[in-house]
Amino acid sequence: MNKDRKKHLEARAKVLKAMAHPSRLFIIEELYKGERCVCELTEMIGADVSTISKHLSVLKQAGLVIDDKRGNQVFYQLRVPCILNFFGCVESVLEAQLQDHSSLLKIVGT
Amino acid sequence: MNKDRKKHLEARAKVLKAMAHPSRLFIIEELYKGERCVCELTEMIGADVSTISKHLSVLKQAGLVIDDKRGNQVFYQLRVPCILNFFGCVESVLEAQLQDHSSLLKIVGT
DNA sequence: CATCCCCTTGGCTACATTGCCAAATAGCCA
DNA sequence: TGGCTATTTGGCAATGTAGCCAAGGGGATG
Repeated sequence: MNKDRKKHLEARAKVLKAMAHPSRLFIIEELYKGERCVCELTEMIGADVSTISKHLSVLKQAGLVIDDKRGNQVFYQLRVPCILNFFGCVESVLEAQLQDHSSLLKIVGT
Repeated sequence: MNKDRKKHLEARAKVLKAMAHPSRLFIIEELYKGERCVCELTEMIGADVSTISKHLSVLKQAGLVIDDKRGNQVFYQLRVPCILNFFGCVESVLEAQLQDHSSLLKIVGT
């Protein structure tokens, strides 16, 4: 494996890693609907503000969101419009898992 | 956030997490071209066989690949055809990052 | 200026992940 | 059967991540 390919793989892995957390996925979905301030997201998720803030910083560092300070609030928005199609594929993985599960159940006989 | 949505987010995060590693991304790309046995992937990546085997087991558990034992070799293949489009979006995130970087350079003046 | 509010950062603990080596398993072939 | 190859599993050390509390910074408002 050459050096460039390795770097490229690492860059992509970093983006995926940033998305690979329930709260961060929630944030992405929520921001797809429109911009939200930290306090709104905190309210919806129900964790400590500092926790949410750190999640947002992960998303920002990965280039998935941008922030906009207005007054003493900070509003975040999705920077990449395609993220949601993106999930279509993840869904199909989940559906495939379900199919396997049901065929397993058939074999088992329940 | 209700219970069902939470479960759903966790399930998706799990799939993304499984993909979020350079070697595992490499494997996914390679399997997109066709099935490969563990020894081939090991050779290409250049890590210990046991490490590759564990990566494959992560991908399998996430429902991304299936394995097929033939003789004393185990061949893996991608189970979900859409994975590669999936990357189109990740690419656009990376490109957006580059743009920011170059506009930053403009401001700095180099 | 003092105070409140929103948000971020530092620090800590608990827990998860990675990658290697060594050992176990399973199929082939002589 | 015994040895050989391909793969998986257990175990360990190093490193990374998540979430909370406490403290800090910066803007608004009285």
